[in-house]
Amino acid sequence: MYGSPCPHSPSPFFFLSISKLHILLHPSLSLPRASCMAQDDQDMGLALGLSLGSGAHNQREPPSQAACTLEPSLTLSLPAAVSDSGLTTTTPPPPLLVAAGVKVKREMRAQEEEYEYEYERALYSVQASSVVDDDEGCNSRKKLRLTKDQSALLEDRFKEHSTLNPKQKVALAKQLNLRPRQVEVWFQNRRARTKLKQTEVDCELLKRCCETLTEENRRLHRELQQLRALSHPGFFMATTLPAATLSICPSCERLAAAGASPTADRTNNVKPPASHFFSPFAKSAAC
DNA sequence: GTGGTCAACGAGGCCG
DNA sequence: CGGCCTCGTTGACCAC
Repeated sequence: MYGSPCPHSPSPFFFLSISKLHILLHPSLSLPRASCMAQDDQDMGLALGLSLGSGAHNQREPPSQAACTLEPSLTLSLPAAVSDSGLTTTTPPPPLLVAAGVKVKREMRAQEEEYEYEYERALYSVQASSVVDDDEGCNSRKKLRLTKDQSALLEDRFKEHSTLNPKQKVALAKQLNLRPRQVEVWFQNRRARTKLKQTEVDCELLKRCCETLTEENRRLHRELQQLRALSHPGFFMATTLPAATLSICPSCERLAAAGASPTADRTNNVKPPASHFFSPFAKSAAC
């Protein structure tokens, strides 16, 4: 399995070792990461912990004291219409309105954009004010490592639903102090990992099935040769013919060579009935 | 230095 | 046509 491409998987990343798969299945096995984030779910504000950094901080290392003490003063208000459960606290539009669905959708999009804007603004203010950053600026792609708590909550939500609607996405992003886009990307990547894992399982199953069938095929061939030897002592032709050219006549249950001349019966000077020469693919119509 | 992991991105397809 | 998805890839980060 690990040395050849799988016939039903075009992915180049298909063949992973079991140990890697284990890590895939159990993200909690990853190294503990320092969490310096505010976890107050009741607070509508966005507390800016280390996880909000652009990647300049290595989150697998303990947070610096300066960064932690900076945190409490950096809060901002989120759109009040967004609750933790993902439901809006504003009065929903009348259901009979034709454009109600569109309106709600646009409101959600607006909330998401507003949240993104506030997030970016807060992030920028942190970077511009006091948090130590490198000289590469904000444009370079930085690697963000989610904290253990963030990953755990995301995993929990993924177990409930592998996809998120916009409300859930915004609410979860707020709860995790992440951008909705980050939550969206995490779910996309998580679905991809799930699919990859399932493909591996399926391929392993097929491999075992193939091995079982191969062994069964060998066993049946041996059994067939033994039966030939018992029922036709001295009849060597049948045992020397390739197995693919042999078939069992469904009516008399005797061996016949598909497409071959009636050599066997000629040895006894008995012309076999025409029905004994049949294709192995048309056994039902043979006799 | 190298390989693995994973957040993030872009392309392209599907759907309401 | 916008939004969301999958797929393939990139790049940062880490362990060895």
